[in-house]
Amino acid sequence: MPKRENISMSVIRRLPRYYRFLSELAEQETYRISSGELAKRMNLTASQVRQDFNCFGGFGQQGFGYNTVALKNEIEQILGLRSLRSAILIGVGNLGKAVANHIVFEARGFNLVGAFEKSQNLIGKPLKSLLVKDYNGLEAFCSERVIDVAILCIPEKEAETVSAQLYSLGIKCFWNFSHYDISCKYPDAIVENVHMGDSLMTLSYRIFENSEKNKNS
Amino acid sequence: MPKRENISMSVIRRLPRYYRFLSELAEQETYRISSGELAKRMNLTASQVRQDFNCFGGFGQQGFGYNTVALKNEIEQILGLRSLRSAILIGVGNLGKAVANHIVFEARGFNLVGAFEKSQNLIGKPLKSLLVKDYNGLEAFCSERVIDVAILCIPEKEAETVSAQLYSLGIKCFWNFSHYDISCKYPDAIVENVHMGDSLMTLSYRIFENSEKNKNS
DNA sequence: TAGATTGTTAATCGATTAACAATC
DNA sequence: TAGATTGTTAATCGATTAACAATC
Repeated sequence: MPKRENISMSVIRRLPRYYRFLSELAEQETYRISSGELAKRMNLTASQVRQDFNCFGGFGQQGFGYNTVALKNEIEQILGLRSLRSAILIGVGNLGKAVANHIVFEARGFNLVGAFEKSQNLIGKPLKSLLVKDYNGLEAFCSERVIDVAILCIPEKEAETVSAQLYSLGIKCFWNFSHYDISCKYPDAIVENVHMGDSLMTLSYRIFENSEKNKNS
Repeated sequence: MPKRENISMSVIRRLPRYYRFLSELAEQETYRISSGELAKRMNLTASQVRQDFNCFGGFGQQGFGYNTVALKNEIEQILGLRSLRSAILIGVGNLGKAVANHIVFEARGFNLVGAFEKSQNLIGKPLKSLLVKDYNGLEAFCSERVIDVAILCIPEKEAETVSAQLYSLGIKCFWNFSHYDISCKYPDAIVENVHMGDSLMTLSYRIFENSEKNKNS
């Protein structure tokens, strides 16, 4: 009995982590956990755990706690992992290859149904159960089926034209690994960025900050 | 003349993005920008831009705006990109290889000085300017030099023991691609997570939410 | 019933936005 | 000087934490 509607992004971003912890508990045959115990393990507060879970309806039992399996299933439902969306990969360089091979798409709500590349020496090569296709065939490919998401593993300088083309083909949803800001150009697009370079820079900041602090004390 | 001290994580996470936009402006020989104009391009508010920049001292000029080059340099300094920290890569599978090849470490404040792997068929292979080393040689390697960061590109089941070993070798800073929560175990460690699976699940949520919304309207 | 733990409301804290005086 | 735009303070909004009555 989910409440849904207007669950904040802060909560959503915590859900996959809850999902991981609950899955692990269920695997270890722990079928019951209190908000306090879960909070301790995840470095959160019990209040926050209860607030989060109550965004989508009461799943605990007073005096008892939460059923790990039921809660895990509920989060699975909330995250939309039950239905598989179709995704295509654009760019099969180092990063694209790694993403395709490393991610278990089916466990995250997606099916990888195509991989496209511009450089001739990669076209035709196998990638998982797929063969890498010529980027020029993209339009024909998309006209024959519904594609929900494009995974962008292309260099920044290509990103503008490629995302424009994908958008014109009706793809409004991007898992974006390139350093290009799609949402600035297409405000109605659904964009999830994985900016590894940015992530590494914030790590640099924290190390730097930490060493400055140690110097001063 | 940075103020520093207690810049919030929300601000820090925006800095790399400012850095990117300012670098681009400087490259295009735009040497001046107002908070309003920058905000428009980045999809922020002018207030937020000014608040952010004022965390580390006034760099604008009233009636004029900000000097893009000076500001970019300032952010570079804040993020600690001027001094290079040494990093080692643990795990040279698909993901590890992609990270090593894809990231320009020197531009993000780091030097990649070693890559380690357990599986014999990968040891000895070239990776960028390095040769992949046997994981068993890690301790000897670390005893001869200071390593600031370990990049974890290993399967989740390895993560607990590997991070424990790294921690015992004095490495307290991790760029973590594995689905294992290092900070739960080592609260004093500096951990930056890149959880691609989690990222993909939040994308699933947003598509699901979007399709539900369309259904109801 | 007594003890435990939730669901939920209220209080606090932090981050974003608005407003405007300072000043280039 | 007049216009533009900052730096900064105050107001608002949202997210986290605390408190406690409800209830299993």
